[in-house]
Amino acid sequence: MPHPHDILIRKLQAHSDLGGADLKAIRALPHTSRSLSANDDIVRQGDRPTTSVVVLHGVVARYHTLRSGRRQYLSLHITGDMPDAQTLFIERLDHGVCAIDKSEVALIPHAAILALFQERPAAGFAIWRETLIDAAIFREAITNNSGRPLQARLAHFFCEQYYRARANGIAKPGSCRLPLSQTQLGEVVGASLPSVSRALQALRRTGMMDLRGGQLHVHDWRRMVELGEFDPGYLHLRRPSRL
Amino acid sequence: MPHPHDILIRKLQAHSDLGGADLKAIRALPHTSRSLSANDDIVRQGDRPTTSVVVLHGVVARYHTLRSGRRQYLSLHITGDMPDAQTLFIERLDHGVCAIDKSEVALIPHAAILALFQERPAAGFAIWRETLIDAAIFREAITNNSGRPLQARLAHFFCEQYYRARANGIAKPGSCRLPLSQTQLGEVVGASLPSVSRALQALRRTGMMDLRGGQLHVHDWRRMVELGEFDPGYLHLRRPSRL
DNA sequence: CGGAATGTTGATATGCCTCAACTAAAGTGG
DNA sequence: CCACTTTAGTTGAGGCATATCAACATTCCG
Repeated sequence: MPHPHDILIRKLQAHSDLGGADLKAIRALPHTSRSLSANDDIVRQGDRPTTSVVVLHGVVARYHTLRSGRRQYLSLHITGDMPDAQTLFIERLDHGVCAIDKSEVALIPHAAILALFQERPAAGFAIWRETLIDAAIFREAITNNSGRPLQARLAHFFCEQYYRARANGIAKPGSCRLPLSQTQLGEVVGASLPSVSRALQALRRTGMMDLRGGQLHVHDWRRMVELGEFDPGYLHLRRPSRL
Repeated sequence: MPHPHDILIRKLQAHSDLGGADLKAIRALPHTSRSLSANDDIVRQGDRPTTSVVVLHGVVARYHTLRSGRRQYLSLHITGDMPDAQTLFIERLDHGVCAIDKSEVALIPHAAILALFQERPAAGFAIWRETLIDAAIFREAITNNSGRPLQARLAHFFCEQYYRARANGIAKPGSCRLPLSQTQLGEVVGASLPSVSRALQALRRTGMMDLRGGQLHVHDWRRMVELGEFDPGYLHLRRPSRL
């Protein structure tokens, strides 16, 4: 497994330009790591975290809990992502962060990131940009969940996950890991379990994709993109993948 | 009308602590202002803006355009807001920004904000925090539009608008400006115009609120909060309003 | 091998959409 | 200032997508 800082650096370099001194400063960041089982909470709504998380392995998610008890997943995070860079300047967390899968994360103290910031502004800007891309992904989720029928919504979501997995360098050709149950899928796109089940079957029948054993298989990228109206511009990567 | 920088300062102080030197540096930011008619675009999807916007007067919104031509509004912005602080580190805009109403905005060059940042990091952090709160509002919109029935969705949206108007000091007692047509409301919460019309009538009938002439009247805040499951924590204000 | 979690399927209900007609309000030009 | 036009909002009928409830099948896992 690569060193935690290299995972983060790779991710930041996907959208930002970093000089040698920046890389060095990032490599010097202190951290601890933590292993998680599926469904473990990393931080809970209302917590006041003093560290930020970098995902080293596995899948991690942010979520809200509705009064009814239903969960709404807000975003998924894979190797390289910083699911709560946001907490750097937000005292009290307005959402929870949990492991979807068996995962491993690095925890970097806020103080160290702030110090990095003073010392190497460019490195700080890269992390800021990371949070802004995060926000762009949220915007896209608003549109996706509010404006498209269920099949298209799922298609868009799958496109995004596959594209991001490729960008982070952890996709196999034509497939990537996506260990979500159909219940959880429903809590991502805002639909009930039976509806997800049926929509997934319809998607499978078209032959453009499949999801089984926690693995997403994309058989016909073009048609998925077409159906989901997926345009990766909002991910703001410097060298967009060809697919 | 107050000076543009004071409007921004007031807004930043709602969530951040700024020293005298920070305030002075913010006051020294160069800017131009621009008047807009309802529906004018400030920046369009795909643009590469070199300035950031501060709303001085009126209402401004961000939006996506779907393939069908339908618009999805992502957020509303009122006096004091920076609807595209995001663009500071994002080259190509993934959404448009338009005036909902007759509005006036100040444009601050990115370069000046970056310079502020080097000179007075605390002021830069305040703007960063502003973008993070923005992201928290997006998260809430995902949950609202994906997880609640239409009436509750509208109630939540109204609560947020009223609460933010109060926080920015531009609400009258029990009411604030909200110059959205029902079509636009539908494009905010992801619903059709007739459905919005009926849901609004139902809300009016309960007596808890009213919306006419571009003015939102909140008659029963408690019940609105209850119906919309509104909890202002996600707005991350230092001294939450009492309502 | 047995039990729990996950996924499938069917029946029924319903919230919201679409289409369409109509009404009301708000600008606009003579 | 009124007639005209345009835009915004209301209402109704009918249909469809998705929710809910419930039974059953399957897979996973200890």
